[in-house]
Amino acid sequence: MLKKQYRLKNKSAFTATYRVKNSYHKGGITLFVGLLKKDKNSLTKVGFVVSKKTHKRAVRRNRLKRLMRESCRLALKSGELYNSQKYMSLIFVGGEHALDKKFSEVRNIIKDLLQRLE
RNA sequence: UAAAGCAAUCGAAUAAUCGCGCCUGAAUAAUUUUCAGGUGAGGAAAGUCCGUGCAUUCAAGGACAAACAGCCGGAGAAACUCCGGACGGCGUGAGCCGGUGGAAUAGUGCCACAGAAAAGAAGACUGCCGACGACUUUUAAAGUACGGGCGAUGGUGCAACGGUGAGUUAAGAGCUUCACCGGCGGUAUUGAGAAAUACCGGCCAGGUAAACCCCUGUUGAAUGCAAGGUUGAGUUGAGGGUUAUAAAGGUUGUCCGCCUACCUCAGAAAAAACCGCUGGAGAUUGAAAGUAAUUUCAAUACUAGACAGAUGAUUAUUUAGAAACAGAACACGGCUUAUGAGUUGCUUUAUUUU
RNA sequence: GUCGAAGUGGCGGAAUUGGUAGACGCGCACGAUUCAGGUUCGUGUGGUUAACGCCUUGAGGGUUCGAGUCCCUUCUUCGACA
Repeated sequence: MLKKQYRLKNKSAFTATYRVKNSYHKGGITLFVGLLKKDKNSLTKVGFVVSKKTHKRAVRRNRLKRLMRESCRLALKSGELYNSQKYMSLIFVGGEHALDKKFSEVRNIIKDLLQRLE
């Protein structure tokens, strides 16, 4: 789990990120990217979403969110962020196909998505 | 030994590394950051099917209406709740299941098709009879397109106005004729009561109330913690703004006037903060009362409280090589549904041995 | 989290107080018309079976002689509240 300062919080911040319409997709996970940073010192905030339409049971949705958070944390720790720090906000949206994946698969997908950013 | 029934219990464990929410303490200007310590999801947290507390608004007297409940007794804050019993049904049995008031204390509706007739004791089908009256033939009697008597017979249907057998009769029929059975009412006894048992009676009364309805009982109504309360940055409007006692600046050099800062009041109010927010109709253990549900008393411990929303990842070992159903969002009592591998106790049936 | 509505052939959508489920339209198949296609007209069309029959209104029970309809439990879908 990421600490509070790295998390994307408000509803308006989420809608603002979606409105940019800059997205990447792989293996059931979609990555939405926000605008470029104006102040270089501010932190890049990350949000995780698995909607109720994806699956009905809360346990399986929480599981996917936790796997995505953990893999994101490890990426932050090891410095494999590539160009993601240029942007103000990132949102990972979990889909139906990602529900049954193991941790190593999810980690590879997220690593790949972060590499694609320019 | 096998197969069942009922009840209870458990709801993975240990170690290492990395990591998160909340609380406490220390450092710090600080609500930030760092360090240390503590603590962190269920038996159903679920479905939202019932019932409460709590909060706000309206009402507060009486009656009706409406909704809900519906064998009896008890428990409980209450409940489509629980316990014990009655009756009915299922099972060889241990046991299990039941929305179980009223259809002779009122009334209405419906019962398709078929059928004579579907609820008013009725006779238009198919039939039976010819005792009585009438008529015909004949005079011992026989017969019937008559007046009538009958409701047994046939077929229909979920259901045909008690059932089976005998007697009686012209033919027949519960026909206050008989035997047995079912149902109804009354009386007596037993029981706290539901009800049970016995006797007597009249002589039979269709089904449906999860159709309207009747009876008895209960309930103020509505909205749900996104309830609701407190503080309120910025903004808007009104008044004051050298004419009260402090008071700045702009518009042209001065004055008036106007505007702003500033002061007072009012409304509305965030992507803000705090309260509500977890110690309770509670849990465990023991004792007493009770068949039990439960109640009373005593002791013990109390350890989620988030707000894009905390329990995860990797490795190793073990049970069973890879553990089911499943995630708190104000709280509690039930019900219902989902659920892996086991463990324990009591009971029943069958088989074998002694 | 709270509240509300719906579920019927391949699709839309009927079925009045409980009484023969699938009207009607679209689609699909076959045939006719045409040199050919379209249009138009006719017939058929839930599943299973050789046929009779049996099963079927999201699923499972109940009440009833008889449930799409009445009652209970449950599943799925949709909507409202910010």
